Amino acid sequence: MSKEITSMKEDYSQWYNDLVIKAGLADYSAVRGCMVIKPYGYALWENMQRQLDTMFKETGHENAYFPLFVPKSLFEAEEKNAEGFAKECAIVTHYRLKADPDNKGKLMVDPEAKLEEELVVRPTSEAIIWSTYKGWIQSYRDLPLLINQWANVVRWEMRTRLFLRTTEFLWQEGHTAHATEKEAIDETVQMLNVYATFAESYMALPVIKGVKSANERFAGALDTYCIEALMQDGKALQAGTSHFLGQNFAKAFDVKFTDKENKLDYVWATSWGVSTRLIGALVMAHSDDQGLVLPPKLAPIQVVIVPIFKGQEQKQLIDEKVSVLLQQLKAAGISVKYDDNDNNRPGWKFAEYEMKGVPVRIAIGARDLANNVVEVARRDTKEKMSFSIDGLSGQVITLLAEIQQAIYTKAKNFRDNLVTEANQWDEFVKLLDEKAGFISAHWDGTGETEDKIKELTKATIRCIPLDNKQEEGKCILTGNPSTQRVLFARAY
RNA sequence: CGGGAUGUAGCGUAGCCCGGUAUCGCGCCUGGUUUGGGACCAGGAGGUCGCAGGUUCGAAUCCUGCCAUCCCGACCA
Repeated sequence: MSKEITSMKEDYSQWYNDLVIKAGLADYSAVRGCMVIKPYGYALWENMQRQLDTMFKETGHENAYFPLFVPKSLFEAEEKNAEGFAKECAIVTHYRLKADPDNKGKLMVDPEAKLEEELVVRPTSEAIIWSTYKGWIQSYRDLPLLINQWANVVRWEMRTRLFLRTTEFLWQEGHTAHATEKEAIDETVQMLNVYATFAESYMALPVIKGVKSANERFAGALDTYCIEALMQDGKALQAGTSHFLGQNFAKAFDVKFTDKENKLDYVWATSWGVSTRLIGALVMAHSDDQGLVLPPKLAPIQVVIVPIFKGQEQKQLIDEKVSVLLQQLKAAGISVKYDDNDNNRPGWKFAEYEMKGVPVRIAIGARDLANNVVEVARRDTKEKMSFSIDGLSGQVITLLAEIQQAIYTKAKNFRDNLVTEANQWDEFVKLLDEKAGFISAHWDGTGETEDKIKELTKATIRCIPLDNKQEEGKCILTGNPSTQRVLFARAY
């Protein structure tokens, strides 16, 4: 019929693509690797933005905006960062087109309009921001400098996937400068906690907080903290990162400050970001074969009301009752839509809003009016209930909170069941193939071993959990001594 | 960048082997009947068959080249 999606079981990847398209989150575009975020998907992003932005401001950050372009000489200043991103940069080399004399009606790059210095389209903004900070920071009184930017960035990936990895994506990037190392580390951890709280309390997405191994560290960072989530196919997804940059960028861009004792020192830095990839995480963590399942706290539409009527007289009676309910629900802060569109019948609407993941559906017909009730269906469990019309908004608020909690609990149980310890190499490989999820295993701490494991199994170290207990053990691959377990997984 | 696949109406497709101006379903428009899980009837609109060449009286179909997208891999948030 109108809309069907490939089942998760049949082809997880196709299920995901179908879902994103058919739920109206995004579309493929005329540009390879770039997507159009459609209104429903963008509304979801706006809800995420709004909450994150609030949390950033509550922790003392301010928003600013820096240029899209980074002069190549600035870009290359911090060597490791430049090297890490070099192979995925888009570069502006010219600033003008002209009519092509050999090809009527076509344009060509004007060779006369070559730039003196190439401009890199930012894959991340450390370079342009730190070159600016140099002028903003002189004294300890200028610190800490706590700035966030909402922006688009471009990373020329070989292979892209809707929301999870697109050539251009939307994100926020926080860039802070501090007087001391400790303060910068505290900031890094604080923002990691902000991300974790956001993921768990708003996205209903359980995450593991940890630190990246050297191999997986952000280019130019001394430490990369991350939150790692698990998708329903058992693959891990990095949902956010917070980097302790040490004095690398301060040194590269010569950002010094005078402290209270009139001593000159380089400042300490952090950067942290989450992107539209979170939408992909949200989709893959909770949804099912009928469509999206959205957490009420982020759903663009929290409640949809569908009228069921025979004839215009009934419709009018329903309209009157619904207009009162709409007022009450809106007054209670609920995002509600009344779909009395006559093009589609109730069954079609039910399926459509299930596809879109609207948490609560209310159906109201003549039968309900007579009994002073409405039929309430929750998206996550598909359970149907009858609620009294009196005090409906209060009941709906309670239900939305229940759904939010239920989605989280379900995802958490799923995740917890997929964190498995492995002590033997055979067991490790078998778990990866047959069970997937996170495998907790000893590792000897070397990049070589990590590379070897990746080569053999495609699994990488997702993180070293922050609350990790220390225990004696032997590396899963080499048998060398180890002091703690780390989490391995195949990842997006 | 390697491997695989696909490109025909807004979407999904048939036709291609064996050349004769495009099939069906959904959607869309008009009118009517409907509405408690993806409605029905009647009428209607909508196409550079991915692009460019070539073969031919004639190309969606055969040949050559190109382009784009998706999937798998390597790379990566």
